[in-house]
Order: sequence, then C-alpha cells, then structure tokens
Amino acid sequence: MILEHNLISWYRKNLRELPWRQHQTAYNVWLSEIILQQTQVIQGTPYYLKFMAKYPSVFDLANAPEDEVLKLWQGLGYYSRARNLHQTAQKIVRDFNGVFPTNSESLTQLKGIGEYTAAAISSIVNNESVPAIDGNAYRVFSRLFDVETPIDTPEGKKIIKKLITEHMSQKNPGDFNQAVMELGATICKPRQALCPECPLSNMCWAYQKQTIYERPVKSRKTKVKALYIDYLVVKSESGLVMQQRGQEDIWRGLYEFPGVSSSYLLSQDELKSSLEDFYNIKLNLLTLHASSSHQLTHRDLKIRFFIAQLAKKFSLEYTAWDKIPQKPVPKPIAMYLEQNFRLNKYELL
DNA sequence: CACCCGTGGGC
DNA sequence: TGCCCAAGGGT
Repeated sequence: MILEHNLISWYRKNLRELPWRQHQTAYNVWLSEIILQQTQVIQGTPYYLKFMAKYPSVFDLANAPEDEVLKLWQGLGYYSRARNLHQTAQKIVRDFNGVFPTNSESLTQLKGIGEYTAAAISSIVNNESVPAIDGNAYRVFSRLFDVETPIDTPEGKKIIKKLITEHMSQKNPGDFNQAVMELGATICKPRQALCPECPLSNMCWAYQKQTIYERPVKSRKTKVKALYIDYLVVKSESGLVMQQRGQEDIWRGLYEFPGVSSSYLLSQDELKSSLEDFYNIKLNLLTLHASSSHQLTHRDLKIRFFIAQLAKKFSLEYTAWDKIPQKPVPKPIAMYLEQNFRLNKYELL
C-alpha cells in the first residue's frame, strides 16, 4: 500500500511528457508499445512520430502495403514486429471494425502482442489490473525484494510476477505499471542507479544490503556466432540486382543483393564457384568494393561487397534506380548504398 | 522452453 | 574492444 502510494505520487510528479501519453487511445498505446519492445524511448520516439503522421488510424495502417510499413520501420530492428503490426492492424479492421479488444486475454490472441504488451494496453487504456512486466519491472522488483533467483528462468519469472501482483494498484493499474517502468528507466537504472532520489529506497532490500548492482541475477548469456556474408553488386544502366530475403534466418522480408553466407571466411575461388553454382551464372570479374562488420545480439557479421561483371545478363530481377530507395533494406545494405550511391539519383559516385 | 530475432549507446 | 542493456514475442 505504501509502496503503491509512494510510487504513483512520484510518477505523477516526475513523468516524462512522451508523445504517446498525450491521448492514450488503444491504437496509440498499442503502436507505441510495439515500437518500444526491446527498444529505448530515445530510439523509438522518432519512429512513433513517423508512424502516427503517416498512419493516423488503424485503418490507414491496415491499408498500407507491407513493403511501405517495413520501409518506415527500417533501422529499428526486429522486423517481425513490423510485419505483425501490419497483420494485426488488418485483423482489427477486418474482424473488429477497427476497434481493439479491451481485455488483456483477448489482446494476447493478436500477433505481436504477448503477455507484457497486452497488460500494458489493457491497464493503461481500460484500467484492468494486470501487471505489465518488462525489463524495467524485473530489475525494479528484483532489487526491491533482493531476489537472488535468476529472472530469466521460469521460477524467477514466477517469483517476480507474484511480488508485483501482490503490490500492484487495483485502482490505478495503468499509472502503476507506467510508474514501475518510468522508475526503472530514469532512477533504478542498470548502471548508475540514483538511489538517493528513489521514492522506494527506504523499503528497498537491495539498497540496504548494497546488492543493487548484483540484481537482477541472470543465468544465460547469449553466445555470439560469426557469420560471413558476401554480396554481389550487379549493375546495369537501369539499376541493381536485388532480391527479397526468405523466411529463414535474419532480416526476413527485407531486400538485399544476391550473395552467399558462410560460417567461415571464403577464399576468392570458393566464393566465385559457389556464386556461379548457386545462381547459375558465369563471372568474368569479381572485385572487392567495400567491406564492413555489423554486430547483432547473437551474431557477429562480416560483410563484403563485390562488384561483379557477368558473361551475360543476370537471371534475377534488376531493381530500377528510382525504386531502390523504396525498398526496406538491412542496416549494412543501407550504409553501403548511402556511401556509394547518391541518395536521390542512385548513380555511382 | 531454449533459442532466435536488430540496432544504438554506455562504459 | 567487448559486453551489457533496452516499454518482448514467436516458435
């Protein structure tokens, strides 16, 4: 009770004025929550503004082509969020006349909305008393009660959920959930926590025991695998050869150049023969044009771009120069295009 | 349920 | 530099 009171009164004095807090409609909150999944506010905000400007309602979003949605999402990462966003918008329009379900259980049925997002939407928009447990909530409550069980295990998640459920507000669940996240983002930070300014420091076990930076405990660490990607840049007067990635692996649905990937660095001969076999082509010349490295959470990418000269025209489709800027592409491809082609004309520098 | 999915920033 | 973290979800 005292926890709830201290937390919510602190929140109402200190909340940041964020764009999606102006109206708090279901569409508003849903869009912001999807954008902010695994994404910091400072990184997601420009995307939220772009999406709201282009798609003011769920109908506008539903009617957009998928490539256009992906293009607007480009650079934000985790592209399945954009595809699910689009599909869910279409379902809301088709099956619900454009009106979102109000309770968290129904929301969970929709693509891209899991337990956290459903709780966030229903508590903020519909005042449903369900805990929205994100990374901030795990950190805040594991510190408040000095939880030693790793929070990335089923047992740890259960413990945190029970603690939050016991302490969460019945009257103001939306403010409570947002307050926990706000506290985690601005005070109870992973590093450089501002404990003297915290409204809950007097009841925080980890603060008393000086275990703040040992909480939360995590058990798993992701292992990073190396991935070598070699791209073939095939030019003609009309454009570049580009293709859409399939449903496997990273960057699903985004566009890229033809190429090969490998777990080890291919020699020039290996590369040449595998490209010729895979695409059924004959390469007269293969010249290294640029290379870059790119870090993902679980991948260490080494990318090379080769200019190719073919014996005959490529069998794959050439994308016209003026169409290339419309294609959603992974970050390394965008960087390569920006550095080597003029943005408007897309001619070789 | 363990693993996979992007990108940017901090230290 | 290498690692951690961020308003998680799908499979």
